[in-house]
Amino acid sequence: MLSKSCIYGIQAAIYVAANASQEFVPISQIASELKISFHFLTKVLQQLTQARLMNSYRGPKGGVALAKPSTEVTLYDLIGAIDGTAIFTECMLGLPGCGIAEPCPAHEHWTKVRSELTVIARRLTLDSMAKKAGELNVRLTEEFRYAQTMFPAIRPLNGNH
Amino acid sequence: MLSKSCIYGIQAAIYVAANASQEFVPISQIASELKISFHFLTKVLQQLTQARLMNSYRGPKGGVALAKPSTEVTLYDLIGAIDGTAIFTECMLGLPGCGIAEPCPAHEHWTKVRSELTVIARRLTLDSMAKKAGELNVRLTEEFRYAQTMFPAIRPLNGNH
DNA sequence: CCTATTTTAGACAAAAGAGTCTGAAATCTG
DNA sequence: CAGATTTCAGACTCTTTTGTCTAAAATAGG
Ligand code: SF4
Ligand code: SF4
Repeated sequence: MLSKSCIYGIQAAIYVAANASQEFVPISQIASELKISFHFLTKVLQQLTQARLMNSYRGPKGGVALAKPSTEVTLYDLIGAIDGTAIFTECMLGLPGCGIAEPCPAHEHWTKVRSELTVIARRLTLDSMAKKAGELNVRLTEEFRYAQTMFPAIRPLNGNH
Repeated sequence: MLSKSCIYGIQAAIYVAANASQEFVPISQIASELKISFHFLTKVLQQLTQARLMNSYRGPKGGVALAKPSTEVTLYDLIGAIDGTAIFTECMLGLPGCGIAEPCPAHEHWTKVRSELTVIARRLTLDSMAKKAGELNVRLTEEFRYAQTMFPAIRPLNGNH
């Protein structure tokens, strides 16, 4: 579905949003906490800064920061900046010029899924994801849980959802 | 979303379903009509026969045929046989062991899309897709339209959908 | 001004996906 | 049986994605 680059970008953006207290968050910090290759993440985040979703600053005390309030950055923006918006417009069978009087056999069903995906991606903001990430037992990566690291945790419970 | 292999496999399966009159359809015929590399399609269809979704027969008059009635083969089966079922079970952020008391920040929204996708894939049969493919101006690939080739067409209209 | 830190830019390597090709095995036709 | 056709199996190449590494530019702080 989403490329590795895109997944890393989303995770990092959530991390940055949750660390709003820090002016600029160094990429090295994000990479090590989220267990992502530093150099690879660097390239991904460059895409986000080039897309004006993030600002970057060099030198000591440098790093990356959101260019807009986290309430104004959506999942759609992030995916669009890294993987492109094809996933929201493209066809199941990947045919060019689709949906315009030349439907493939799965069209009507596929567009239903696709539009729901689009609505959700447009609605989900970094802010709301970061808040979720702050809840107990909600994780950002395989190992990294905000509840236990960022907000040195209270109760190491197993909440089910 | 879907790999090229998977897309080719689905297109070919629809083609075979629509050609139910032919006992075995040679892969060369499918490949040339659908403009897919013959050798590549051969490997994809081998996956479908190994998954028992198709039967194959060698020699002159050989080819591939559906192993079951086209009403009993779903999009889910095809995708599962080629790309695997990960797309129906996996997470947006691709984390292992997900959805079990360890949700990522997008979980509740993502599962909604995912389950709708699953329902649709399970419901969509080769039969219904092949029937759609038989309708005018519904195409299977960029160039191949059933209405104009298989059922040498009546009215070359632009229907919109 | 000097050094340490950090992003930027781009080369490079490894792995996975997509596509090509060859030879062998099975099967039909004559 | 001989020859043509077709799937099967696997090697091989090309491209894209993923990941690693190095050097340069910017900046803070002493
Ligand atoms: S007809 Fe619809 S579902 Fe099919 S390939 Fe085009 S846009 Fe996608
Ligand atoms: S928590 Fe849900 S959406 Fe997030 S990675 Fe896991 S299954 Fe996917």
